[in-house]
Amino acid sequence: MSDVFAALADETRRALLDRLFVNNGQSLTDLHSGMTMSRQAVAKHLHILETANLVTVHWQGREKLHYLNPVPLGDIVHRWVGKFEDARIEALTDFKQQIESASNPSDDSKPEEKRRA
Amino acid sequence: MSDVFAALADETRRALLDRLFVNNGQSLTDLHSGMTMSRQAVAKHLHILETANLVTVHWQGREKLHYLNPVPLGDIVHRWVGKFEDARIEALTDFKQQIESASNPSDDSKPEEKRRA
DNA sequence: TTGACATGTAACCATATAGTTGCATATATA
DNA sequence: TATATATGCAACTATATGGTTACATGTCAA
Repeated sequence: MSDVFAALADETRRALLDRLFVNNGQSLTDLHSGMTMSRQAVAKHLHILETANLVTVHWQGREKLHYLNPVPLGDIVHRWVGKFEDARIEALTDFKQQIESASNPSDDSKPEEKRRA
Repeated sequence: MSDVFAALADETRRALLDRLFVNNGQSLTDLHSGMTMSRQAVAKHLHILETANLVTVHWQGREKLHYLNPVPLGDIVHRWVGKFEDARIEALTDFKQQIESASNPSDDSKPEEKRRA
């Protein structure tokens, strides 16, 4: 679970997933083509995606083909986004009033900056 | 966007969000209570959550209250999970057949391990 | 069999990250 | 006004991370 967020935290890895969205089942060499970094660097990123279970691999002779695995993202949605959706509903009801009535209602700017002004 | 994934990649920050789910609008001292790390470390984590826009702050006197902001997670869902959902649908149709017909259909184990056995 | 191709492994380096401690500043209250 | 409380800022450290290069291994094809 935590591996999934860490895996998605890197721009290169998100780019690799994007390439697999466009063309699923590519080899390391395929995915490396057009990238500026070394092949080994790309391989490391793919291993991280593999460990996070976001990518499934399948050997075909000397080629290792990479496929997207949508399952971990679904898990995240259920574990995290659902909670945030609940929070959003809460936000639309009493949350704002809670804040606004907490102190000066017109004070919506960042107080750190305000206090130094 | 990338900040959001990076922010969620850390266990401590997810724990902080969890605490805000349970009890929204807590101060740094509140959130620090019961944690083993220093108050300053917690403050750094909260700043990261703030930068990623996952947490909104509101000063009340000398206390800085922290509130969840569900918006960035919603953005992620729309940008990423939707794509993964599409991939999932694709997976249920031709994806498996694609893999299974790619080489030996009975070879479903991880080939790295298989080759070393 | 030999050579080219695809990937893996290992050692190394620079920087980012997560934590620490010490001190400064702002606010509430006795 | 003193003093305690709540937070911020800065310097420092250890480790994680993302990248490199060099070389080894496994597979295909002439």
